[in-house]
Amino acid sequence: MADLISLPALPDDERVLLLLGLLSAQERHGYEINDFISRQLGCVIDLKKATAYQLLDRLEQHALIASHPAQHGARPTRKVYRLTEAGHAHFLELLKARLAHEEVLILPGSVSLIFCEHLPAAERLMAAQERLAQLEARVAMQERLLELPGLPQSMKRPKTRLLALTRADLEWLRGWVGELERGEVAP
Amino acid sequence: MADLISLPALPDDERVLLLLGLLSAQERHGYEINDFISRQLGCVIDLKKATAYQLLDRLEQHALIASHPAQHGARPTRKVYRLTEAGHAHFLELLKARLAHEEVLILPGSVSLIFCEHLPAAERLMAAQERLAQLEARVAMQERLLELPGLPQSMKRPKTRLLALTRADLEWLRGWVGELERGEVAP
DNA sequence: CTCTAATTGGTCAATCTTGACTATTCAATA
DNA sequence: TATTGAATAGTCAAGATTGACCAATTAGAG
Repeated sequence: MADLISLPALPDDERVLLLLGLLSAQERHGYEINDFISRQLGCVIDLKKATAYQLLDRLEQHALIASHPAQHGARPTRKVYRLTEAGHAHFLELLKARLAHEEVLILPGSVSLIFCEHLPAAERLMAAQERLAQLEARVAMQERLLELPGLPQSMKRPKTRLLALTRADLEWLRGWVGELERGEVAP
Repeated sequence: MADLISLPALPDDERVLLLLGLLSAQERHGYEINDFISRQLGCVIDLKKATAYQLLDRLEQHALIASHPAQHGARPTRKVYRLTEAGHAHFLELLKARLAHEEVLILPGSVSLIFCEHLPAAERLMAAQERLAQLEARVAMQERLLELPGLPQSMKRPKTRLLALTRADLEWLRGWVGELERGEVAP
């Protein structure tokens, strides 16, 4: 029997997996979730506060999570969420599916590489060198973050992966800037 | 003097750069642009047809591009766009800015890595192996695409970059699957 | 004790995105 | 010579996203 009031389907994506996963370990309220994401997972996923709140509502409508209001001192009431049984099952299914599926990478910053010949050689070289400096700084930062003590293995995995790819990007960029410096690229 | 009718600002992003860049070489109509993007640039940028049409409208409202209607046989009238002078200037500015700026990479597929311990070891290993197979196939595909004759240098650049990062991803994944196979990961 | 800044906890209107749809034309096949 | 399928050329409404905003509380400086 079809639902009389049919909810828009849930997106089958990483953000759902993330919220369910965070709730599978323990109950949390919205603010807590957002705080964790912005502090620990900023480099792993891009999920804005407002999107997260809206998605939590949606997950609750789909009965994958349930909430109860909680008063904490004189603060505004919080909604504390927990995973339902259906939510736990969905979490495991989605996890298996997304672990098995390699997403296509779309690299930001590629379009400028296509058109860079439109810039005068001097400007192009300066821009590329600035980009290189930024990327070197980013790699250094990521290395430092990984060495931070107390990072659990599960969090380390995506960050190690990111570092591997960022290093590869750096290597690629060094090669290209080298070509530019040696003037091997058309005007 | 502020605009009486203020247009929403243009996004300062790669899609604008792409459209301006494509029009900087020659006049094109919307369908042609979308066709080119979906055929040649599917792996470089994610820009849907409807978004592109809407963005072309917007660019025209901002007077960065101009259009004239063109009849072609008995086909529906097309709008043929060309870059204005302002558009050309904006293109060069944006190009310089985006070439100099290294965007943060956000890797899809990382969230499942965080929670993978929630899966039974056998399922986890199978999923990871399937992912590995997909990634190997993708690398092979990208290598083939790069060897296709007639690919101009400018198009080769983003694709070489993508291949470098995809290979790094493959290496990382091989390492992790190796650990899983040797049972080096917690239950 | 007062003032400021940061944190807590969240909502909302305006904008952006996209799957689905329209409608015609051309090419090839049966 | 119907008929089917692909290419041409876009449009639109429904849903997704987010920057900006609100309002209270607590911490810390002076």
